[in-house]
Amino acid sequence: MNQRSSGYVASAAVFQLLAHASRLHILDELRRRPACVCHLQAVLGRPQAYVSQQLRVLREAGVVVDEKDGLNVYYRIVDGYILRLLEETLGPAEPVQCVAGCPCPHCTGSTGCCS
Amino acid sequence: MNQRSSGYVASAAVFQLLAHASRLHILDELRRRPACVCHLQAVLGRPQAYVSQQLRVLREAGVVVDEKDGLNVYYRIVDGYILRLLEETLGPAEPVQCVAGCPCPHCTGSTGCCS
DNA sequence: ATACTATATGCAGTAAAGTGCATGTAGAGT
DNA sequence: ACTCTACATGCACTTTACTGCATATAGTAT
Repeated sequence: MNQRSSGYVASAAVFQLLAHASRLHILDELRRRPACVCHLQAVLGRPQAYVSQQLRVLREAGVVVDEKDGLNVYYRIVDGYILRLLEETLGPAEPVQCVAGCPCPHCTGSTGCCS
Repeated sequence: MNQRSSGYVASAAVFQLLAHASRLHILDELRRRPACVCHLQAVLGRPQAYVSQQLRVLREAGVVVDEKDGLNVYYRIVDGYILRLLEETLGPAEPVQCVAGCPCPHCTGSTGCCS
């Protein structure tokens, strides 16, 4: 075991987080702007519990943090290194857009993300 | 399924390849210079069959290619995108070095990698 | 041909991750 | 206090990946 071995294990753990289509989708959405769970649920078209579980994985890895705002919990990316990997892999983030059928404050227009 | 969904699956597959300490170690070694299996075996300190299996995964994914030279089979990275991810993650490649106990032509000095 | 070296492959057991569902919690409104 | 909404958690099940070992192949040399 040379001095770089632990680095391989750590790096592999980071890649493991990204080696998952749903988590990639979540992170791609979060880099556009912080989003609540119900928004991600609408974007992914997956059950809420499923989305929460993937968010937990990302949260426990320190990649995202959650912030409560009333009933909603907003998640955002706090790891700049992850952002660079996303940019390298998926290209630049797409502009913010509303999601049809999403009940969250951002998408129902009260805070106005739709032009 | 939006038009980006297939991209998430494909990207996740790439990250899956890198989400493995031994494969990262192999790729980190290969970016210094192409290497034969026995060299990687010496570097990793793992059984030959194990190294070959990880190489197969990388080969079938199109990340590395193999070239026969006599009895030896040399592998090298052919995916520039992977190289960029490695650079982003592990930093710049370290200089070429000989491995004690490695029987390959490069390390036994006949082709001279050791100064 | 035989034997040796370098590498590849197949298979089985084990460990880990992914998935779905039921249920728990906590804040907001009435 | 009750209820509703948004979200979290725990658990069982399934699937996938990792690992080790035995064995196969292919080139080289004698």
